[in-house]
Amino acid sequence: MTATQVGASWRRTHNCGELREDHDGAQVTLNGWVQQRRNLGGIYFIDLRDRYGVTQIVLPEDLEAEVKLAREDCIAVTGVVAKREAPNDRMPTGQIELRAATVEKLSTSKTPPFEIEEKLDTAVELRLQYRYLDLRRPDMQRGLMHRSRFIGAMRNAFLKREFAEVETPILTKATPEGARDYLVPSRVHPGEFYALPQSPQIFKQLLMVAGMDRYFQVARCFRDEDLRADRQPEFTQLDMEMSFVEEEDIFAAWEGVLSETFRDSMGAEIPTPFPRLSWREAMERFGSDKPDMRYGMELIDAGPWVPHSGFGVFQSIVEGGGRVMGLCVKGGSEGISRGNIKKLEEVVKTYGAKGMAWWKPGLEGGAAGSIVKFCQGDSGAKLMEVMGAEEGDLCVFVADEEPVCWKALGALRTYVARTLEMIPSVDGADQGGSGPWNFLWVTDFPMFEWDAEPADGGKPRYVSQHHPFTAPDDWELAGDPAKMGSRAYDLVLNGWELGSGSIRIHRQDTQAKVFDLLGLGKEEIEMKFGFLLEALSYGPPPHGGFAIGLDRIVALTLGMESIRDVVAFPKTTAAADLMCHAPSTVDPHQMKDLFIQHADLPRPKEDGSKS
RNA sequence: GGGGAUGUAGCUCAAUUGGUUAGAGUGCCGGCCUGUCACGCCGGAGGUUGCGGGUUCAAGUCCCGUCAUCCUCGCCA
Repeated sequence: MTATQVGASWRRTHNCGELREDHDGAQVTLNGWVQQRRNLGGIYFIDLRDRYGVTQIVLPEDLEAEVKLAREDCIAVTGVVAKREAPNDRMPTGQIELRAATVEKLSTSKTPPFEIEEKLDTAVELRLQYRYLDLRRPDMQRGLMHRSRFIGAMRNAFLKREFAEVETPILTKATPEGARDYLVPSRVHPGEFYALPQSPQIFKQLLMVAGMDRYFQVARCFRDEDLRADRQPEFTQLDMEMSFVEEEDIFAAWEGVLSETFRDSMGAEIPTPFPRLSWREAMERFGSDKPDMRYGMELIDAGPWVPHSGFGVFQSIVEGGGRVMGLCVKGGSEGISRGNIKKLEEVVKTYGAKGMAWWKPGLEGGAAGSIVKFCQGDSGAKLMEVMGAEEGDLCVFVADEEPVCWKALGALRTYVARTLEMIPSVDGADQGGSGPWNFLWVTDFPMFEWDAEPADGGKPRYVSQHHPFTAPDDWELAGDPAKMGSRAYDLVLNGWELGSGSIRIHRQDTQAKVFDLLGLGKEEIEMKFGFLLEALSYGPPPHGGFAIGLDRIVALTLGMESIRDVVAFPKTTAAADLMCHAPSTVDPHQMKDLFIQHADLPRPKEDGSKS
């Protein structure tokens, strides 16, 4: 009998994770992969693995000699369940074993390039090349299972709240601004291109105009930008939009959905409502629009000290409109050596600061630091007061334009917290799911940013901080664009930006004014957004929405640092798929069909690289 | 586009100041072993030191270039 026969007896009666003592004596068949073999001579053990667990199989040596089992062979085993002579309490199925009467090979396996085991120590490159083997590992399967449960729970939570799941096009229209688009040439329309959506933004707004009222979608989004541990060129959002709402309605909806999702998918309780912080306050206190509030060490305005310091460099920066800000690292005098201070300096320089001053306060002559001579006597006492510092602390300072101070010190705060292990460890879905889960709404983002060097080489201009469909605080857009507030908000979890959204512009006149402020010409507006403006002239409802990065929240809830481990088939930092070798060249006739040809290509790869 | 790290056996790593035949663990193959579960014991095979060039009597080691992977700045509305 072969495995391919219809009605063959190889089909499993149980999975590899479910047999227990009360199955003792039962005749069963298991299917799975050979995880491990132990040949004791005369008696032969194998651990049989599937997605549900591992069960020990015992077989007489002569039976093994017939089938010749190798690691990762896919087999069917039939026999009788028996209590073990020597139980293994570390395995859920450890009280029993399956005494094999017959073993059938369903397929054989070559020796795998790495061992299929939970503990992992293999180069990412190899794991990605053999992703189907990597995904056989139990921890990877648990990650994908958690992802499936999490998204399922979230979907249910939205459905329960009257949200309708609607799919939007993948082949769509290029939008200006924002990230680079992935383009798809059209065969039917020579010389024209579709773009893959960076998000379903405009479609979901049009669904509101259509009166769908409450929409959501598990939406794949595409952005042709450089990658990071938390960024893939294609990623998944839980995208939603609601009509007749303001900010608090959106927040409440998400707080409900998220607390339900955490409870249903991982048994975790998260307190609601989430705290809120204005963008300005987040920047001022944490130097980041996605602050990790699981620890303190907030930024401190050292401005009040500067007039007392007699330190010309700081004074002239303040007079020039800049700021002097700092951090006080409690106990940092001991914890951070001179060499480490050099590291801190490198960190702030990475973020555009010209330098970093530091000071270890010491009342009895023990003070040290690059600015110690300006911290004598009253000046030092004043500085300790401003910084809230005591002997044994380390104070660091950045003096620069406000955004530089924020950014550099915000990054430094994270770096120091990591170095000094101030960040609490997270119990993910695997470890009871107790977190801590530190959610935060960041609100009141600026409406516009000044772009001095547009990537397209165009003239300096304002760009939308969020996107051009975000409602301003003032529908009339009166006053200085640089100071205008918007109705955009972000959701932050443990220092990661999880998602963003806004109340949208539902007034055609306001939308037209925003396009105008962004420097778009009449023709350009008509060509790119004519259909949106047209739609806004047919009674659009006030509406707003939000989208959350599912890859990120799934990774975070597993306590992982990289979203690659919760994406089944991820791409490398060079946006390549090492398994199927995408991207790749195509046949010339395919290009001819699409009316495209190569411009000058960079020199082709000459090394022995596999792709 | 910029900065940093890494690249040695199938896998994870070692190899002193540039110096003899590039080692170990694991996996793989063969043999022995009837209660193992990281089974144990004995034996064996396995190397373009990412790729290309250079310096040198001599390069895994030094220099230049290049490729790949990871981290990161810019970028990511």
